[in-house]
Amino acid sequence: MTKPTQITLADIARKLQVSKVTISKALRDHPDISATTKERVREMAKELGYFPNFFARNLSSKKSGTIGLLVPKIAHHFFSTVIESIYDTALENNYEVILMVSQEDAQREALHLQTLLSMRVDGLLISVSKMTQDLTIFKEIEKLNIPTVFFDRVLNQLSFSTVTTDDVNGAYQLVKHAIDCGYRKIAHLAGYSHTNIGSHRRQGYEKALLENGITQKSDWIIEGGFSEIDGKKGFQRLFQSGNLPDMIFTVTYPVALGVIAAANEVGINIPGQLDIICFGGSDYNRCVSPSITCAEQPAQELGKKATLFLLNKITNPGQNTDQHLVLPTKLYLGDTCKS
Amino acid sequence: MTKPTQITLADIARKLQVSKVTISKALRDHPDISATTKERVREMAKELGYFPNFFARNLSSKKSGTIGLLVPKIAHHFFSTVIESIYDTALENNYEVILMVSQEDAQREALHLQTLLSMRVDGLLISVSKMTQDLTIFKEIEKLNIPTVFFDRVLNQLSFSTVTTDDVNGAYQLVKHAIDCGYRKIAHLAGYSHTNIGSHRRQGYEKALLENGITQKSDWIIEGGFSEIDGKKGFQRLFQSGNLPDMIFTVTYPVALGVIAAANEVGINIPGQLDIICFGGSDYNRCVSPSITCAEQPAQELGKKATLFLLNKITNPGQNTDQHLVLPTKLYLGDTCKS
DNA sequence: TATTTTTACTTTACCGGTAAAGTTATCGGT
DNA sequence: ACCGATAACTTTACCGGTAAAGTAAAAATA
Repeated sequence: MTKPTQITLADIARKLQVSKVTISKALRDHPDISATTKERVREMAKELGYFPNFFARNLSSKKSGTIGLLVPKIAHHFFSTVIESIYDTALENNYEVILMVSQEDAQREALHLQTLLSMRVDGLLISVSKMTQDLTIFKEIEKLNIPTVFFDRVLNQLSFSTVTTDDVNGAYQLVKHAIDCGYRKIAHLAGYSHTNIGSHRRQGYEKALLENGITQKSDWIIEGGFSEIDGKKGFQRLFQSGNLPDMIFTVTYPVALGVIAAANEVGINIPGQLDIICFGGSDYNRCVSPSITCAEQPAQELGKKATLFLLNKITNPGQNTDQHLVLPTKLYLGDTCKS
Repeated sequence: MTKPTQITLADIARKLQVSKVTISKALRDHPDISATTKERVREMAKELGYFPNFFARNLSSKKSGTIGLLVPKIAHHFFSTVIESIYDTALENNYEVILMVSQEDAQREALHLQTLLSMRVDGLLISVSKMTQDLTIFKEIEKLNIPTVFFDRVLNQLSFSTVTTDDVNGAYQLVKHAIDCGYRKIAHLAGYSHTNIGSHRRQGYEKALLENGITQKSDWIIEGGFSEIDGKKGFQRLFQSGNLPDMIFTVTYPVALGVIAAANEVGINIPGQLDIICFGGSDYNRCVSPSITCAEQPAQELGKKATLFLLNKITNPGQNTDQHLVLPTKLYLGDTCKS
């Protein structure tokens, strides 16, 4: 019914018979204004229920105090943790976050980036979708010279700062651990090789085998996706080949769960008859059984570092050289892969 | 180095020797402008890399095309799913979402609501923090008459529209299922009783016992929190009492995981020696073993319904009567609680 | 042909703030 | 007693758009 017309500076000014600039200054604690006036203004503002118009303030001050965050997914353990960490870090530094989700859709990604640019965000934190091929919008961002940091899923073709997980080493250490435990017949359910995480994790796997004099068997490297279903399919292929390994290293946690489910179906017990390790965990991994030995991703750290990195870029626009931060994973020892 | 001064309508206007209003209208496909001019404007806009200033547009048009979303957590299976669903639904209806996280902190909640109000969002979607006691800000919102829908965690003391899960019935059906499977000695690890979900889930539990002539044992109702640690503590209390039930109904999924972990520690097998059911699942529940039989929350549906509900309120400000939508849970049958 | 309507703009005003440049009255110093 | 400095405002201009009102020429109507 009653449309909620908001209180403005002018309303307070009228009530107190002073200019609206006086109100503006008083509320921002500007030295021009006397203590008594400030007090009166604050009281009246509270009484009328005034709060500043974010848009107007930003428009006129030409700063947004806002960073744009673009991710491929939200309902995903890793990303939701990173997002939360970014929000916390931004808040600590008095920045607002505007979050957009591409849902792994390149078009939606470009659209959202446009919107973020139109909001004149002070900087961008981006994790690109799996489908991104067209780099037009990213080149535009590069040209506009807006402080930008890519995290986790990055674009190597362009010169931007990045914060990523050390996938190669994480995978290497994990597989090395399996080898140290005595395993030799180690298969790898790899992700898509055209993605960073897919190829890097595989590199780590290959490096560990190579360094320990274990010959790769091409049948034991199976490419696929990153979800549970891919784990099921991968296991089935291995199972049907009649030549099962005694250890499987999966590219993600969901893939590992898929393997376990598929193995259970055909009566193979994990970790009894077939053992497993994976890259990345979940908030529940520590509580379930078997809890999987894995390379835990530094999700919180990654969100925090990426944000601080960006804020630093925003406040010191001088050095616009690209920097690349690579964070180590942490080996989590669970019920699987015990020596 | 070079600060990226953005292209404005005036820049395009100057280039084409027309007024900036013409540009504004042309870009919005206003009938005032001729087809040829529109074409020229569009070309020049593209050439210069123009995109509108969101703030300026909203300030002058007095609409934001934005809804504010406030949640207590992001890194949480249920919330991240709801959030994603809200983003999707909003996008389908051409709305932007501004997300804020209270991190279960009442002060931060109030602060963020202020910010959202200052952004002149067209409506609010709110799930309150566990700690919220002070209702001042919510009363203010009520007074401002801003379209608002509470979801999942609501405030009953105030008159707002709500979208919630049918906790009572979900719990009832789940416990009823356990009774049908032959269980009589059913304990309940309840949440905080001052929260909606805590008290409702308990009500469902009590109703199921009552209707089936099972006497409640106060020792078997243990209040606590909603996380894994609370499950551990709860199990330990039951275990130490020396009077274990044969079925435990936990208020959340993490609590159930806590119980399983604690039970494993003292050598009690689940579901072999002690069985378990819980309210709410996780994205991984279907893949782990034992997968827990539970009342699954309609997270996606809830996000979607809440958003549509709000958008409807925004576009039809007429009927401001409060409505309450209660969504049913879905019984998931896993490895536990088998007849 | 004179008058009205339509087309395709332009001008003006305003959204709600902030920055910068006045404007007084008061005050301390010499 | 005069002068520049300072305190405490006010005025003006502008941020980048949009809405509403105005205008001149071309087209339609009488």
